[in-house]
Amino acid sequence: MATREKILDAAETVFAANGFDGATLRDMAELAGVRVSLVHHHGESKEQLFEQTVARRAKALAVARLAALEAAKAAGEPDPEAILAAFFRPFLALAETDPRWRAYARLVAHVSADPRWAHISAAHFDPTAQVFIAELSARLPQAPREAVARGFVYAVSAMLAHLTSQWRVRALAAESAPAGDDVDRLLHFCACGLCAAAGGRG
Amino acid sequence: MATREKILDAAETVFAANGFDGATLRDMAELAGVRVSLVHHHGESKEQLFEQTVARRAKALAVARLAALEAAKAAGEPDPEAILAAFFRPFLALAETDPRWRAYARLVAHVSADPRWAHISAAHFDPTAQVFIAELSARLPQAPREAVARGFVYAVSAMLAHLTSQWRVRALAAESAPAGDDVDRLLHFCACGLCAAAGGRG
DNA sequence: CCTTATATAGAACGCTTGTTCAATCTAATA
DNA sequence: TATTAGATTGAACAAGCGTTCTATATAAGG
Repeated sequence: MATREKILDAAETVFAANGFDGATLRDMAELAGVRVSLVHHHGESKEQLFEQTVARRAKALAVARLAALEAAKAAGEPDPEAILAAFFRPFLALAETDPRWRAYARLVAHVSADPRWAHISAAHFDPTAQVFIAELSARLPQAPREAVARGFVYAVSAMLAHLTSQWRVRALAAESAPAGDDVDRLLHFCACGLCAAAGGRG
Repeated sequence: MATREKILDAAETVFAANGFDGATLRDMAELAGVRVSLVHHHGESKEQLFEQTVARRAKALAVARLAALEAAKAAGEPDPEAILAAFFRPFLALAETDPRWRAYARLVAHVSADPRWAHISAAHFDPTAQVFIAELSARLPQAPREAVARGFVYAVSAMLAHLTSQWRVRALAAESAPAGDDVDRLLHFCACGLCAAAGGRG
């Protein structure tokens, strides 16, 4: 049933580029090379198609993240930066090599930005996030869990900005990017920020 | 001409809640207590109405931010956290007291997230952002300007998450927020993150 | 082979959308 | 007061939308 995958690929691209309301089933149909009614047939409804598109890669992403966390723990007590790296790097690596994962990143940004999709976040992303927040909380025992959760949300928003707002950086920097240590910079930003927000420093 | 303000207020609310594509002129008309054609009459087109709504508060925001920066500089060499505070606090203070500014914050988040509105960012937000990036660069002389701009974009995305993603924090924290030092936490997060991303620490 | 379920096509439906247009009301100006 | 420009109404338009329905093609199971 390769058609279903083709339709989900097209839906992913169109949803990512235009958001839920801006996307049309007709654009997806054209991109997938099928008729509109077939998109609807495989998706049940536009809203369910949206959730299916998010769900498709969510499981693989969660598995990769938790595996990276286990690997970090196997190598000794991970510091907050190592924990965040386990959360960020699998996603960033996929997005770097596969344009479909780049589109998926924009899709995730839409889900994360809109309270209307809170149930999708809750179903597909929050369980993994809880694991990482708990792990971070264990390394930051002086911080209330709510502060860690808040810092984690900031960090995720920075990661999504990293994946989707290169245009803004380019508009503000006026020079072209020099090298590939961007991910390290992002990680330092979030890890140091998280530690500062969670406790110590005043 | 109070009608125009009423229409812009309604447009602000509806655009903020639903995004550009999800918003309808009819919702705005109903909220403003006028007919649809009048909304169109004052806005010229949906897209121009969107830009007008963003533009309306942009000037006041820029003035308040630059004034705060001047005040910080008058009190002595401001560190990066003081510079970021001058950028964040005027907006956060307005959003805390005025629900229309809260709606405007969600509107700004939409503009910042979508490359389609790059020209609006460029016209209404980037000039002020450039001033602050230059000021930060002066205090972080070892960092390439592109790294500072990148960190600044991360910081802004965290600030917008602070303003628009309380629902996500609540879903992840499982406890209610304790006190009002949230803004301090956000500032520590961004300032420390910026310094870490820009230079020092490895 | 026949039956049945699913995949696909094609056309149409009802609805909402942004936009237009002519008509009326309001208010300022000369 | 007469004129004129703008504000407001009300109705309509054409286009695009998600969805539905019927009919045909395809493939799987008994």
